[in-house]
This record gives sequence, structure tokens and C-alpha cells, in this order.
Amino acid sequence: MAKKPRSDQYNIRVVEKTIRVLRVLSDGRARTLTDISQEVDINTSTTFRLLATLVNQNFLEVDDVTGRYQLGFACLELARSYQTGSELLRVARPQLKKLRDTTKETVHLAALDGIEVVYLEKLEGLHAIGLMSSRVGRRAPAYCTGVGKALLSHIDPEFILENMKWGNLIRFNERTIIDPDELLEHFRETRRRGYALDEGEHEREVRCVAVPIFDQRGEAIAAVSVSGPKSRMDPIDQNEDLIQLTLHTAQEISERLGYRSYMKHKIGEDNEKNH
Amino acid sequence: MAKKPRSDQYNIRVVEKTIRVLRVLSDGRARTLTDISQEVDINTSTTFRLLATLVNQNFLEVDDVTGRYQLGFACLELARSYQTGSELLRVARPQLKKLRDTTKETVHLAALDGIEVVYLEKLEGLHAIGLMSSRVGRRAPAYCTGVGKALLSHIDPEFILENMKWGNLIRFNERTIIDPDELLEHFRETRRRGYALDEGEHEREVRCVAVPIFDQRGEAIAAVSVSGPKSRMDPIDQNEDLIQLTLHTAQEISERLGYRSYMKHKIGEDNEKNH
DNA sequence: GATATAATTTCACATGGTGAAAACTATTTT
DNA sequence: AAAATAGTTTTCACCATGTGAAATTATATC
Repeated sequence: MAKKPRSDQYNIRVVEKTIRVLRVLSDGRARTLTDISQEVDINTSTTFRLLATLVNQNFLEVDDVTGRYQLGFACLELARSYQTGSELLRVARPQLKKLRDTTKETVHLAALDGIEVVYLEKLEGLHAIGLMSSRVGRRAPAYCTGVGKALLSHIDPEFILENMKWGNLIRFNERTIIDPDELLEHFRETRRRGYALDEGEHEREVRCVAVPIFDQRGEAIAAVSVSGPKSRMDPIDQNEDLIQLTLHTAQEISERLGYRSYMKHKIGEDNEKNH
Repeated sequence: MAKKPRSDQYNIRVVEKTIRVLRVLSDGRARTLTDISQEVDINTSTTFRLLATLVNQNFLEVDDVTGRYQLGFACLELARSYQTGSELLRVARPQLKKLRDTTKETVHLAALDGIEVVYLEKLEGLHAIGLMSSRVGRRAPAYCTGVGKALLSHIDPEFILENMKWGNLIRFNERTIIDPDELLEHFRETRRRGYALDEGEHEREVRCVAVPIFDQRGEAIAAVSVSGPKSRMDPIDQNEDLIQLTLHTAQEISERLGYRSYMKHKIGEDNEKNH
């Protein structure tokens, strides 16, 4: 989301390495020094020092029995700060809650990172909770999720063509679109009508309406979605009430972020690391 | 929590600086390059490079209008990973839920960092929710909170004497203990009976029972607490049911972490950075 | 107890992080 | 509109400090 206008030329390598270490440990598995050192391809003694620093700062913990490293509670502190500081979240939260309470279905807020989405907020539906696999801070593919498609529809097709690993796209079921042309056409159509639909192409039983949110520069920085079981939501493409409610929520948030509807949307080529 | 057995001698300075930057931005306020550079006392151009790296890695975002920096969504991802990876959380969560559901009151899990506590988990009480100011990832003083006192009671008094900023302890109300001798005596008593009480010494209307959790080495690594309004919980020191339930929950968690009740508790001198 | 494996620590080298200052950009003042 | 001011980005030479090889110590395995 937002722009990453900066090239990598000024990046500090140790910091990149540090983050690589944190990312490796982000799968939740605790690891030994040697394992980590190999996985991130950094010399043991350097890795040792990186780990020592992170442990001292509580970003990592050492299991005192196994000697393995895992993430530490400083991660929680950062996340909380992000959640209270982010203007997007602050503005969006009350609107999302309204949307959840009127639809009674699960509501998501997500941002795009490259060709994946990251969930920024999730409000559980009021029927039976805990059914959906999404979680705040988790990633999901963008090409087959509502929020993902809503956001990709505002990304320069060139960027998508180049960066999507077309060979590796998973066909979750017969509705999943993995063909480049078909997908790009799908994005054009999505963009034209202003909302995206997920008709079960990721999780077969789930339906979802998603709408992008624009900031004051007219850039699609996030998307809202309402998801629920097909039993309650189908046929989703004719579920006008739901579509209107979602559209309205997204517009409300966009406007509170400074977006004006007379503005043209920008096509984002962001997420691009221009070396 | 856990131990920080390592000295600072191997720390990589750039990494420390990076974390300093993240910590400064943890108050939620967005800042300009110059502000940050001054606050962390690092040269502008180095700060610039640190920020650039963090932005490229999504740990920071730049507000495109004001140009100010704030935390980015990568923080969320780390936190989620911590929450799914941590053995303590994995083991504790179902027990905490049981405790919350039987008491119907707010349940916390917290760890000690120096002389502060960090909340690792919070389950809202079932009465009216959202009353307590605590939040996962937030810090609170240890000397006047249930979880804090439960944990400090297992820390070497020497360490407490040296590291508590005695002059600056806030007296939230007339029940708050800020006298060194009195506080240390209070910890001894707390340790003896195995649970801590908060009789309103932080938030006047709140009462709380807290019990430390021990890992397989016999070290107090966290604490559980049940908190609620005095109307429902007083007189807390005679609320045997509540005390027993909390004790039992903590024991259950400790045992699942490998602690055996015949083990002696360790006195932790951890949290000490031995230069 | 011997061997193997992994975690620390040392140390010399040169990478790459650093700050001063210049160039550039945006904003405010005159 | 020009000038001044404040803030950001880029350059560049220096040498602090991050780096990897290797030695040492600790831990695990047989």
C-alpha cells in the first residue's frame, strides 16, 4: 500500500539481513543458530551477532531448553503501535464495524504487497465465528481473493504481467482464474464496475464483495470486503444490497481519507522495487 | 521474559539504531526525517538510509502528503507470527479462555520486561466489554499491577532495588505502594502466598488476582490475572473461588510448559544486561 | 570416553556504514 | 515573483565496524 517510491540504492545491508532473519522466523518454527544461518545465507558468526542483538531487544527469544530462536514479544508492541497509529485503521474501523453490524457477516480490510494481500483488520461475522482462515497480519494470494482482485484492478497491468508468477498460480478449484488474459480482462471488468466479487474461487464455500479504498491522491491503498457462506450470500452478483453497502463503506472511508469522488483514480505502479 | 543471558558486546550497532527508530515511532505519532534524526540522535543521512530500508521492507510507511514516517504493516505480520509461534501463548490460550468463561471477567496474560509488564494476551470479560485500558502489546508499570507484582515477587530484590526508579514511581491513588521497603515486603508476602492482589492501586475501581506461570526451569516467565470492577470482586482478598481458579489456571499452564510442582522456583536476575 | 556437532569467541581485513557538505525540493516570507 | 528558509536527497572520502575464517569451548551422540 501507499507508495514505495524509493529505490533500494540507499538500503543498509545489515538491516536488510536483520529483516530477512525475522521473516524466516515468521513461520512460527523455532530454529537453531545454524539453521537460521543457512536459511538466510549469512555467515554463522554474523548471524550469531544479529540474533544476539535481536534477543537483547526482545524481538527474539531463546528457548532455554532447546536453544532455539523464535520471535519475541517486542513484535507485539510494534503491531499495537501500528494499529493505534495508522490513519487508515483509525478512520476505517468505525465504518467497518457499521458494515459488519448491518450485514452480520465477516468484514476485512486488506492492503496489497506486491501480488499478495495482507489483512490489516478483521471483524468476525455475527453468525458462527472463527470459520474463515484469514487473520490480521496474515497474507493471502491476491489473484483469487476479493480484496486482492479489488486492489489488482487498480494496478498497472504491465506490473501484474511481469510480477505474477504465472506458472505457479494455484487452481484452488474450477472457478479460480489462472490464465493471464482472462485474469487481466477480469481486472478491467472489476475496475469498470467498481467492485470485485469472489464467487468461491479461493475457498469454495465462501462468497465475497470487495471494494477498493482511495486516499487523497486517488491511489487505491486498501480494500474492504464482506464475506460469508454461499448459503447466505448467493447469488452474490445479484446481491445488490450487499454490494451497495460495501461500496458505500469504502466511499465513506475514502472520503474521510481526503479522497474526492471527482478525482481520477491513479494507476499504481507501486510495489515496484526499482533497482 | 525468558532469559537474556547475553551481554551486549556482540550487538550490531546499526541494528540497535534501527530498533531505536522503530521504538521512537511506537507512540503512533508520524514524524519527519529531521524529527526522527534528532530524537534518536543519528545523523540525518544515516537516518535517511535507515528509514529508506525500513520503508522498502514495509516496516515503515511514508504519508505521501505530509512526508511523515510511521509504522507499516510488516509490524502486523511479525506480531501474528509471534502469536502463532509462541509456545507460551499456544499452551496458555485454551486455559485462559476457560478461566474467562467460568469467571466471566477479563483475563490477562503478561510478561515482565525490566520493571514493566507487557500484555501478551487479553480476553475480554463477558459483562460490558472494552472498559479496561490494557491491550495486547501495551506496557504498564509492574509495581502497581496484579501481573506485575506477581512477577516481581519472583525477581531478585537486589535487581528491583537497583533498577526501579524509586523517585519517579507514580502514586495513582492512596493505595499505591511506592515506598521501597514496603514494596519489597509486599513482594515477599506475595511470593509466600503464591498470588498477587491488586486492590485498586492502579485503576481505583479495578480489582485483580494474578498468579505467576513457571516454565520447566522453574522460572516465572509470565503471569495470568483476572480483573473486574470492585462491585463484583470485593472483598478480593476473601474471594477464595476466584483466587483458586486463577491459581489453578496458572498451575495448569505451568505444568503444560514442563514445570513440575516439586521444582523449586528460581529467583530471576534476568532482564539484566550484564555489560 | 571418544567423536561429532553446534555455539561462542577471537582477530585481521576491507566492506560498507558514516557524517559533512552539497544539491535539490518544497514551503514560507518579503 | 523572488528570496529566504526549512527539509529532503545525493555525493563522497574516511575509517569504524560489520564480516568471515578459524580457533575454542560447549553440547550432543554414539
